[in-house]
Amino acid sequence: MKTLISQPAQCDYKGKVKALHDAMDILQGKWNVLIIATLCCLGPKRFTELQRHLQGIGAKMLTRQLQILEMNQLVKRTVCRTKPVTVQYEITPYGKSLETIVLSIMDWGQQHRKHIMKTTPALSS
Amino acid sequence: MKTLISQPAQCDYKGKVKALHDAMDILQGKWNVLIIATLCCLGPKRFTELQRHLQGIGAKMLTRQLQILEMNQLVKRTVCRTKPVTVQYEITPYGKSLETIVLSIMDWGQQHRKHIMKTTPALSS
DNA sequence: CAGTATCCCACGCGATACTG
DNA sequence: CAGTATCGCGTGGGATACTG
Repeated sequence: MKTLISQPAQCDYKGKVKALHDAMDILQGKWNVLIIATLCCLGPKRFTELQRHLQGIGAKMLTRQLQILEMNQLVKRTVCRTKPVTVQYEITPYGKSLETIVLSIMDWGQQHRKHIMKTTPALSS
Repeated sequence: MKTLISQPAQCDYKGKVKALHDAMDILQGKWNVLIIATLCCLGPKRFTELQRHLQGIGAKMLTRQLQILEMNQLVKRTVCRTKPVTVQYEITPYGKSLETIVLSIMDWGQQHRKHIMKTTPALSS
């Protein structure tokens, strides 16, 4: 049962580079993916809650990244007019389309760590 | 037909963060993913060929990133003792395990560009 | 609580020149 | 051809202080 249509290489390379760049713009950076993963796994969170979960991030960075994600319609920002104001961040349904990718990156990361530790324990990178 | 087992959130968040970090270490940076994608799509390439395909990368960066990928056993480096020496780079079978992810990132990138252009053409990020 | 404003440094990355 | 060495800039991102 080999799949039939499969020239080994030569996919539409040229046109895909831009797409890759578009996606990586969002995935790049020290925090973006982690924020997405956190919101996916832990559900809606408020600003400070998020900051606590993302050990080490400062308010500036968190704000900036959340704005980017919001502009890209991956997360929704909801302001609750309570006593000193509260803000909820949550993955949008559209943002969920990234969950698959984020999860497979995670899985691959685990695999990879095992793989490296078997073959080159020195790295343990 | 709703799937049954699905508490909305709460996957094993804690332990996955490190895995995500491991993976992103390799995916981060301006060129790494592009190099992988290129080698996947275009097959084995020599140093200068690669450099030509990756419009804009300098020798230093290309070298550095290839070393990282080689250390992680994602690409194989083969020196051909020809006249002025020639080097082949190619994805390892293990490296292929990243191809799936890279391809889905590309796909998502295309999707996303369309999505953004429909809803917020101003961005065209 | 949920940010914004400033300051500042490390380092990612590019440009250029050189080598086996 | 396939790199290495050196220099130098821009900016991603941290720390601290302040605000509605």
